[in-house]
This record gives sequence, C-alpha cells and structure tokens, in this order.
Amino acid sequence: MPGLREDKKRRTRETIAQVAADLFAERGFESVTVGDVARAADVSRQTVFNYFPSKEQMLFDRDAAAEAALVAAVRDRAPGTSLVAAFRTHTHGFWARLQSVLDEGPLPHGFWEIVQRSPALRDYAEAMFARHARAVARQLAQERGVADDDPVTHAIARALCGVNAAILVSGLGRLVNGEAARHVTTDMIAQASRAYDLLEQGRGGI
Amino acid sequence: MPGLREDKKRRTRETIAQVAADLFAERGFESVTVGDVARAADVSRQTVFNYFPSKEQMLFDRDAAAEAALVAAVRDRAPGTSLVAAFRTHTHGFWARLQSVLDEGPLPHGFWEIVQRSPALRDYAEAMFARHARAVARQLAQERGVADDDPVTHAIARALCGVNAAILVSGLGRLVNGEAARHVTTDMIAQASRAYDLLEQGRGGI
DNA sequence: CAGAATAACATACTCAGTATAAATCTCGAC
DNA sequence: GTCGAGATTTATACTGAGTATGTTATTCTG
Repeated sequence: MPGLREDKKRRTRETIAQVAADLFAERGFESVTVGDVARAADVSRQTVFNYFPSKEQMLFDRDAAAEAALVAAVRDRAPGTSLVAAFRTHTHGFWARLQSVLDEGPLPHGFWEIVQRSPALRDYAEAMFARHARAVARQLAQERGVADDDPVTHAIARALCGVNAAILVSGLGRLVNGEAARHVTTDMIAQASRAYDLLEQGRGGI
Repeated sequence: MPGLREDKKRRTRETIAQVAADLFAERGFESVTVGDVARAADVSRQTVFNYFPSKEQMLFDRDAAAEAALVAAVRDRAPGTSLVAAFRTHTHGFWARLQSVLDEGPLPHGFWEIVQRSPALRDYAEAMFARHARAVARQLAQERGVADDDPVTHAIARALCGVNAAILVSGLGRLVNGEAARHVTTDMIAQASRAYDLLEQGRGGI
C-alpha cells in the first residue's frame, strides 16, 4: 500500500533528520551548514530543502505531532473534565513517557542540548510554543462557540500552554545538566502539579 | 552634556528606525532589504548593522524598554499587592495610555500591521514575549529567594505574561482591522480584567 | 514497454549577517 | 587652533540560508 516511492521518501526524510541531529549534536547548530547535512545524508542541498523548509525544522520534525497531541488532549478530554485537569494529564503523561524512555538508556542525541546551545533554536522553540497555544485557543474557541480570536480564550490557552512550556524547558534543562533522569522526571511531575494547583486555586497562590 | 557625538548617534539611530518603519509599512517587511533602508536613511549598510544587530530589531527598537517596564511593574508593586493585581495594573495602564495616544490621531505608522503581515516578525514577537516572561521570572525568583530556574516560578511568569500577550495581540489585531479605537481600548481593558479574574478565581473558570 | 507524473539534481541568484581594514569624524589636551 | 587618541563610518569581500529554474532520474500507470 505505501508504494516504493512513498517508502523511499519516508526513509530519505528520516535519514536527513537523523544525520542533521547527529551533526548538530557534534558540532553545534550554527557550525553545520545545510550543505554539510546534504553531503552526510548523500543527497543534494536542494533535496534537503524539499523536505524541510528551513534548517531549524530538520531538528523540530516532531513539531506538528506535538501540537496535534496537545490539541487532542484538550479536545478529547472526558466530559466534565476541567481544562486544567486536561493539561495536568497531558504534562504528567509526557514526563511519565519520558521516564520510561530514559529507563532504557540515555536520550538518543541530546535534542534539547542542541536547542539550548543555539539562540536561533531557542527562539524557534518559543515561536513553536506560541503556535501550539494558538492551536489550543482555536480548539477552545470552537467548543465554546466564541470567535476564533476571542481574547479571553487566547489568554487561557497561553496561560496553560505557558505552564506546560515552563515545566518542559526547566525539566529538559536539568536533564541536560546531568541530573539523574528518574529524579528529574518525578520532580517535574510534582512541580507541574504545583503550578496547575496555583491556577486552579487562584487567590493567594499567585 | 550629551555631547555632539552622542547626540548624532541618537539622531542616526532614530532616523534609521523611522525610515525602516516607513519602508516596511509601505512595501512590507520582506520586500525591503537592509540596503534599501541604508540608502533611504543616507548611511552605509554597515552602519545600519552597527545600530541594529538584525533587521527585525529596527522595528522592535522599544523591546528593551517594554521588558524593563514589565519587570518594573512587578518589582515596584505596592507591598501586599498580588502578582495578578500588578499585571492587571500594567495591562490596564498600557491600554489607557494607548487610548490617549489614539485620541490624538491614528498610530504613526501601523507598527502592528507590519508585524501581522510578516511571519518572521510574528515569530520574533513571540520570542520577545518569551524573553519578557523569563525576565519577570528572574525578578520573581529573586524576591522569593528561590533558584533562578525554579519551574513553578517560570510557570507563573509565563502564565501571566501569556495573558498580557494574548490581550495585546488580540487588541492590536482589532485596531489593524479598523475597529474604532476607543471601542477597542475600552473593550481590551474589560477582556483583560476578565482573563485575570479567571486566574484569581481559579476553579470553575478554567 | 511507453508516456505521464514526480522526485532529485545542478546551477545560479538574492539577501542577511560578519569580518577587516581604510577613511572620517569628535573630543580633549596643549 | 591644532594635534593625536579613540570612536564611527565606510568600502569591500566573504559565508551561508533560502529561492528559482530548468534538466535529469526514477517511479507509477496503462
């Protein structure tokens, strides 16, 4: 069903992303040119740009999937479940899954270390977080029957996504700094819980 | 006291920023090269880069001031004032000041229209918002005596800055779309108030 | 196997951003 | 005022991301 052509495209895409991540990890994002990636992946420079519209997206290939997962967590929450609860579950799930992965061994190629070391990638990540928040806001607007650009809806989405992002950045940062994986994952789940508590309890906490 | 040299530098900087904004407004950010700006401002291309490390920063020249104002709003809040209240005041003040400006006449050169039309500038703005949130988090961490990268502190900062940013983006967007200035400013103050209420009341609202 | 469709490639271009050194200007001391 | 130190502006040349265009391979379809 996939067909030889589709199959080859998928493999080429994965090869390029993998090779790029390896090179970025080894020499740093800014010190690797797209030409370097192309050579190492045994394709032409143009082919790289066929698959990835920008150098950054070779690394953030899972961006779309992450956004979809976040929106799904909101959309598919059990009826009666509060929005904060849905985010709680999502954040908790992320760190729990990461824990299982880290139990097996270290991260394949320190994705977040690459990002941390590059201003351009850090900015890209922030713009990505903002896109995710807009996607969540659209979902919320739809289920609440308000306009797509309703300010309060966007404010809520940004606040919740902001908590999620803060925990993400902080936790990944600590993993990069070499803290014990199991300690970090359990702690981030606790910290996220505390942060969401503050949103739920409101007064006094903030 | 300023000295001829300092004075000239200030004027040159302002000229470049002004000329750039005018060109961007007229032809769009991507269709104006740094060389175009240099020619129109009667300086060399290198001089432009002497003053502004990137093309984006010609437009976002007030970035640092905005960040400082936000941090000051948090730092200098009256003792006993909650964090949310400080943000309330800050957001309210922004729209009130904007209202006075708009009462005088239209915005000088549709700053936000330029940003809206350019993906690169929208991303730059989001990265800037994130920097502001980090600055607020640093201030909070200091006054609470916790580590600079404390996750919960960053979560709170991002949540509050997220609300502020959502209101900002939404309101400026409506101004660009031609809605009556006075109507927009008063409404954004109301919407911001509602969003901050949700953070304060917590349970039920979100 | 032939022809249509699609992906890969080579080449050449624009433009942001950096580096370097030469030319010009401002300031303070005399 | 003029001289020299220090800072600013400029000219020139470079690297690298991203785009455009036309050509060659490859895969699919009949």
